[in-house]
Amino acid sequence: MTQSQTPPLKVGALATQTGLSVRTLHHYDEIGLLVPSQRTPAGHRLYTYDDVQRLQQIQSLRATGFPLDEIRRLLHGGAFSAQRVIQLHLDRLQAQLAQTQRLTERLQQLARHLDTATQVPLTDLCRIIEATIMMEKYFTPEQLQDIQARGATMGAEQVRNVEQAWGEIIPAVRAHMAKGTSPDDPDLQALASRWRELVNAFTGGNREIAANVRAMYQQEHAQINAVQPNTPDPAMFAYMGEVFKRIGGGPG
Amino acid sequence: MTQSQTPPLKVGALATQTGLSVRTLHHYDEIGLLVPSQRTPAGHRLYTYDDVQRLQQIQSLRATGFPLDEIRRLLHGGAFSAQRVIQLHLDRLQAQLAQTQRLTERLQQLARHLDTATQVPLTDLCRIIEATIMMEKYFTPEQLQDIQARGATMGAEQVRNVEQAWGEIIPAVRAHMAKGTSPDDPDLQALASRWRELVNAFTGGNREIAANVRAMYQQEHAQINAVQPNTPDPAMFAYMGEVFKRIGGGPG
DNA sequence: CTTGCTCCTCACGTAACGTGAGGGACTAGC
DNA sequence: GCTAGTCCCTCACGTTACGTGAGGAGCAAG
Repeated sequence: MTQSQTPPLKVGALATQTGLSVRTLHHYDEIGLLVPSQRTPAGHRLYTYDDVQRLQQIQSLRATGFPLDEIRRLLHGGAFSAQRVIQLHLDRLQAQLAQTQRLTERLQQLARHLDTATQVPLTDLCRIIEATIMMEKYFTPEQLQDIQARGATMGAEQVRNVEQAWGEIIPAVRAHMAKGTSPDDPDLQALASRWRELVNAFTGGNREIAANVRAMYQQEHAQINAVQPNTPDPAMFAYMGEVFKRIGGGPG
Repeated sequence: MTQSQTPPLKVGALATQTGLSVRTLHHYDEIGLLVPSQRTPAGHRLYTYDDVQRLQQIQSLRATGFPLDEIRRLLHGGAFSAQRVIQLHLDRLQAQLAQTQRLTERLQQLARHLDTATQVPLTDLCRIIEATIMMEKYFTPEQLQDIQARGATMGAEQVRNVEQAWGEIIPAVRAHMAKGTSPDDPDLQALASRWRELVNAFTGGNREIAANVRAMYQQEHAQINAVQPNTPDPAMFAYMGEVFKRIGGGPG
């Protein structure tokens, strides 16, 4: 009776009505998702009213990203435990969402570094990406945003000043280490003060961030040193630790 | 000289070192992304130091989701305009992010409706999905959140009360329409008052939401009526519009 | 010389179709 | 009755980034 009211549709008609492509309907037929219940003697597909209804259900489920074979099982298996299937799919989507967000943040970080520079060689781009990934391992997303915000307010020239200051302090400390200077030495303690100021400029006084920075530099020293030579190594951290004990307040 | 320092690696060694699979390295070779610059007489792949470096760049770019053939072009073409490529990729990622977020929200909406119900037939699930998609067309994400929040605070029984109230009002209005009752009729105006209260319960007094609800019901009446019969049609909206003019304040 | 590990080259499978290739079916106009 | 145009059919390959064997050779140790 339902079928006599609306005559069966051919693929083209159903395609234009639903906005799908003919190929898509063929595909659904091939995989057994929507097999038209009739054919003309010449083999043309005929979709009855029930078929169209089934297709609408398929489109609904597909609109939430369900894979086709899962849709087929859903439509086949009746009303089993939909909750579990939905929860599984939701988990998949959440994972994909997190992944895409990670990629987006990495790429935005990259784009920020490109804003000013005119023509950056590819190797530098890769270094920035590696640095970004390494940071993800040692800082929480909130901490990364925190660091990012401070870097943005500082401006490019101030960043250069900081880098230059490190470029003076590290060799000076290394020289003291080589000489075996005592942690009580005033010159060394003055260097420690400047060190602490620079750390604070980066961490904004956040102790956790400072601790994570130290952890990163100590564990990934080889990696960091490969791209940015003249950085503190674990031995220097230990040495400076003694100096900070003398002047109080810790390294950050 | 670089190659004499570190002897070339075979696939297995490079795979374990980089965490990739042997098959992946084979694949990179097949598509010309990373062709080892040497082979043993027996045909075994030998990756030189330069090859390893290239692979590290590949891994960096892949960590931001670049497709392999784009990476190949990047590594091949030197330092062209990386900005444009990065921007394009960023656009792709943003689009994908938006898509996944849409799907997630649809599915969460679905999951909310399943929390209480024990065993929902599939057709009902599809109806909820279709309703969700229709709502996306008429309300902004903020408005949807607004509506969702009100629905959550109301609770299930209150929702049932509202539905029952509509179930009384609509037929009553329809009866008046059939009789040709004047918009000045007090009974009709009392119905209009209850109508407005129910609308406010849904919209929270938000005029924009109320207007969008009317637009949705008028334009999608056929769809809505197919799943939820006994809903206001455009004629009833016009009729009630006259009544609301008499009592003042509009329908929402 | 065999065992066991690594390496090689095919080559098919994945998800959801797009895009022809080559050939019937059906309608309208001549 | 013939033909042009539009619809339909069935292969069948291409897409992405590999996974997973199948079948066979290289190579060090016992």
